Amino acid sequence: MDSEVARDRALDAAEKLFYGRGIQSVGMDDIRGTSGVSLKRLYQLFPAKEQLVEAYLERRDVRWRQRLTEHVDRHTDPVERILAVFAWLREWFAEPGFRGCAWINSYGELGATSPRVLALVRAHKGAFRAYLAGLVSDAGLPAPLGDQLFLLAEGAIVTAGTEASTEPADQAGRAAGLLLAAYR
Amino acid sequence: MDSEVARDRALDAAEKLFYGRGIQSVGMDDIRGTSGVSLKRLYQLFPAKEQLVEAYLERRDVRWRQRLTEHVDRHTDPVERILAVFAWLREWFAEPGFRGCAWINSYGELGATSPRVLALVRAHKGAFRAYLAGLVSDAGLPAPLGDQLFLLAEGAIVTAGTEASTEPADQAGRAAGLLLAAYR
DNA sequence: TACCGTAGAGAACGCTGGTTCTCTCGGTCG
DNA sequence: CGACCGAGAGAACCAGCGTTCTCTACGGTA
Repeated sequence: MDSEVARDRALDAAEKLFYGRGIQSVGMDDIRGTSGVSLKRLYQLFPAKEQLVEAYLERRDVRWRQRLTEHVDRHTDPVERILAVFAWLREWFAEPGFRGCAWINSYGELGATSPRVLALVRAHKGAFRAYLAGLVSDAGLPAPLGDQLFLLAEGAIVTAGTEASTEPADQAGRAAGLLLAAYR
Repeated sequence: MDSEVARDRALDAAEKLFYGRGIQSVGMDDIRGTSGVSLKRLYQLFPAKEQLVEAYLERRDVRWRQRLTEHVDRHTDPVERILAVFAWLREWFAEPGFRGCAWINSYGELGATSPRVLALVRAHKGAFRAYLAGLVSDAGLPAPLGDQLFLLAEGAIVTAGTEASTEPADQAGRAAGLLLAAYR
């Protein structure tokens, strides 16, 4: 098996298991079983579990923001682009296996003990917030709105996770619409 | 040592350690060391670690909502009472050792593996949401506003945790003010 | 064919941590 | 005073898991 393929399979398994069950309750042997990549190979690719965790979070960050961007890019009107964020959240929440935000969940587990994980959480949230700020700026709206939309989105993600519901996306979207109107 | 005192000390230690470092990275021996309650006594009071975790979350839920209520009750004007929630969040965020929401953090660690913990998370969030709904209703404002304020608060709590900042409380408070104005 | 590097399966190792057990001691009651 | 009860300290037990090692098989090469 090609090294690149092994790496992909390992990360696929890591994402499925870490996201679905939490990081600490998944053993390297579970990763091996799910990925089909031997322990020896796993440790060649990722010298320790923590590195696999970091690679999982990094790859998911890229993919997550890419999917969001692609959805938003279907719209051209600046205000519609902002609201499209919440529509995409709704789609995401409805996916089977949705279990909230991978980074917030990681923060709960490892934020206090792993500075690397904490940094990745902040990087992801910073990127998402910056993306929203860009959308707000493109619409010619004041910057504070970006932070407020960010909080709405975060609240929706967390709540959709714990409640296993898509409702929060709609509620946040309606609130976002009201805030947009207030600033216009 | 009185049994009640031992129980309190155990829960004090559990709250300090579980909240500060995460649940899985704290051992029963750490609880013993911090509380001064012997392992034998700990296991008499809580037959397993999971029960200590549940007791920790339950006691914290009562205290947390009590503190919130007390702060809100300093105000009589219904609209001010709503905004007082966000002022209290700000105070809470500023406390030393603040590390986000105990229940969301627990959800990240144990939500997928412990149905009891998941139920406690939902119970806490449900109670908070219901409290907000009551404030909104007392102000004669429509129900959807309650859910929107809830999402803002959740987003602020999570973000204040990961960013170690009190800013999100202010941002959420301003957003809440705009939503209130929109509904009035 | 003999050699060699590599890979996988899975055992082994060492540590951690949840839970239980042992031993000792001090206090209480008959 | 002596038997007993409960409590604490800490060892012990046992399972899980991160990490490494061993053994075997195989494919390529001269």
